[in-house]
Amino acid sequence: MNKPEKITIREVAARAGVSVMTVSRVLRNEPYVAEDKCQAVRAAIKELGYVPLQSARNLASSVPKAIGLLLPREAGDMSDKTGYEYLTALHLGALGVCQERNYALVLVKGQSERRVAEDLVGLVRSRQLGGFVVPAPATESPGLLNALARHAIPFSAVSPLRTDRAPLWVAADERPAVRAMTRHLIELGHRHIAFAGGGSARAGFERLEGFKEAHQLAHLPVSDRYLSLTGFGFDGGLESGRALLGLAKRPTAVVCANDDIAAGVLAVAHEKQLVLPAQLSVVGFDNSGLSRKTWPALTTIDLPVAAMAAQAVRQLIGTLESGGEAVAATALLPCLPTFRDSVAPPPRA
Amino acid sequence: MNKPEKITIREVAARAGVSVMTVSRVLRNEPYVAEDKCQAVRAAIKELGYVPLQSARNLASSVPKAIGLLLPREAGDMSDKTGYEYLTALHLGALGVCQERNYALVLVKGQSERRVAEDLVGLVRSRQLGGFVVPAPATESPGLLNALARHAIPFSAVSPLRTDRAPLWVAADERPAVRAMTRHLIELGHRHIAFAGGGSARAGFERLEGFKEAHQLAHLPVSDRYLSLTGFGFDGGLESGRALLGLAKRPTAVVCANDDIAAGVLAVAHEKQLVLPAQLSVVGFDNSGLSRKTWPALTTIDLPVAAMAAQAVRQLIGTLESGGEAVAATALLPCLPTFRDSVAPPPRA
DNA sequence: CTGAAAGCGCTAACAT
DNA sequence: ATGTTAGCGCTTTCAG
Repeated sequence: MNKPEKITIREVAARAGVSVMTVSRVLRNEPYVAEDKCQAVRAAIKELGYVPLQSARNLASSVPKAIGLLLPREAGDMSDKTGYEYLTALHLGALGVCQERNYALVLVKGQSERRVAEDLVGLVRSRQLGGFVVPAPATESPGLLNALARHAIPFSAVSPLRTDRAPLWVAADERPAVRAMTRHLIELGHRHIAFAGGGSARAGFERLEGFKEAHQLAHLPVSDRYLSLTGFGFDGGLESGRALLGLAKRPTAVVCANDDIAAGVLAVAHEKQLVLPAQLSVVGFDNSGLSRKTWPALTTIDLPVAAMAAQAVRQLIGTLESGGEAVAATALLPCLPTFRDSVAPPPRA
Repeated sequence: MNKPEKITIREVAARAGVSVMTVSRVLRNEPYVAEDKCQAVRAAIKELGYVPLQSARNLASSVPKAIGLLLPREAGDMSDKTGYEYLTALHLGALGVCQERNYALVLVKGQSERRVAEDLVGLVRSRQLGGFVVPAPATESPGLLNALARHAIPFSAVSPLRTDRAPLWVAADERPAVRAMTRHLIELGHRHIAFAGGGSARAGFERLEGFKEAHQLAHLPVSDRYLSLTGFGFDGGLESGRALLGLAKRPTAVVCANDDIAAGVLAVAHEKQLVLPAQLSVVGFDNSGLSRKTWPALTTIDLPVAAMAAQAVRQLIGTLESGGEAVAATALLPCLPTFRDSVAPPPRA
């Protein structure tokens, strides 16, 4: 039942009646191998249950067969699990492509601020990583980016604030999505729409711009009082909620920079005993798990995190396998709206 | 600024004026090396920025320096991101220990049901993995467990339903935590307490038992009508909520098998315009991110997922480094209560 | 305590 | 189209 004997390429060669080189060629799908020998080798591989040893291949050819996923340094320090869903989506998206292409996905967490760069370089060497997926907010660390560039380590930035600092990047096209969602509110009759959320990351900036653009296109003013640019978490939402819903002329709808903020606004609305969504419409962003578990369930916009990570890996592998020239295109992925129960026409005046 | 030359153990040896063997010994902290030579070698390593190549070490010694984390096959297929937080906690917990001990953490996702086992065996060989962290619910797959055992692949089961099928395991001590929480409700004056949630996984079973035990200890009956054993997600909570809150004699408190279910119950309570928590207390389990973003914020019990994963990795590494005998103890980790705003004394009769 | 020789399993570079 | 010869960078013998 068990095959404890280590079976190497030599055993396969013997079994198939060819030289190890021929086996090696079949393994790597090299063109010039006779059809029959090829068959024989494949058969032998199957019968013996042979699996080539990656370490040996790496050692001999030094072609990377693993890519790293860089986790934010703070990951795991957050007591409220902020960003945990985002990370899993990243992991899963990257993993799918890696497994498909036979690469290993190695998780790497940035350590002490200063050492990150050298740690990474060491890892790349020691584990022979082909490159890194670098998700925001690490994309905003010039030190990191420079170190990677200086050591010629390929990386793809996921959702960077500026797209000119990385040769390879993937981002989501958030602005038009928020613009469309805001227009939707306007078409429903809303005239006093507020925006809640942060503005530092790419996410915050693009989303706010979309909100403003929709107003401009509809020739509607956007009042500063309806802009509450607080933090990016639930607490920020609480804060924005209290500020916005405490206004004399309360907005009839709030566009939030993400679902957590939206949940905070919702909580304040509940505190104030507002009837939802009749007295207040709220929209989020991310299409997080949370968005369907709030009450009312949030109308939101899907952020294709897994798809971004997958694309980043594809870029990396493409670059590696084409021998350095960045073939794979950078990409801007669309964000689709998800309509649930937190939006309604404004109350009649 | 750059050091493009590949520096190997030979360069280090030359620089330090010793043989490569001595360098190798220093690298592995072997005892018999003269203090001065040791110093010289370390200095040379530092100056040259030398990092040993893991592939070469693996090839020469076949001592695993990577461990695999097995992801559920369904991961990523879930549109509502169920379990995403759980996965990140797992990843982060495992990663922490791995990095500390200089192991790589390799993510592995089970593919097509049948092939999982052989895929894993192949991976272990090709990537020289030292073992697997196998989180529930994969822990309940006899095929998988047998395959691992048959091929003598070490693994540690995280939160298995039965602890007798894996030599190494880690679980959380959920029962006493729920028991204490339920007793807390009883002490607050609640006499009509319901339980909502699933019963198949370890989680469901243990949590329900804790609930029952608290009633027994307080000499209180537990009515079948107050037991709503639906699914494990938000929808299950919705279902349980409707069943429970639709009862003629409505419960004054609901203990939920997890936070998602609790959120569902909360949603139904909102639909029914109940004043929370005055008219209904709700407690969850998991201390998920969601639990502080619902309204009211959930009183819940923390599930130490990251700690479990970390412990599982420690067990694995311990076993590996001790040469096969499972030194590391299996572990039952405590679950701590987190009090928030969803619990109050029952309304006066 | 230290070093020389041999080889881990594979592939690149040459043959043929 | 196939085989031969050398290593890849390290560690394991085994001698000093």
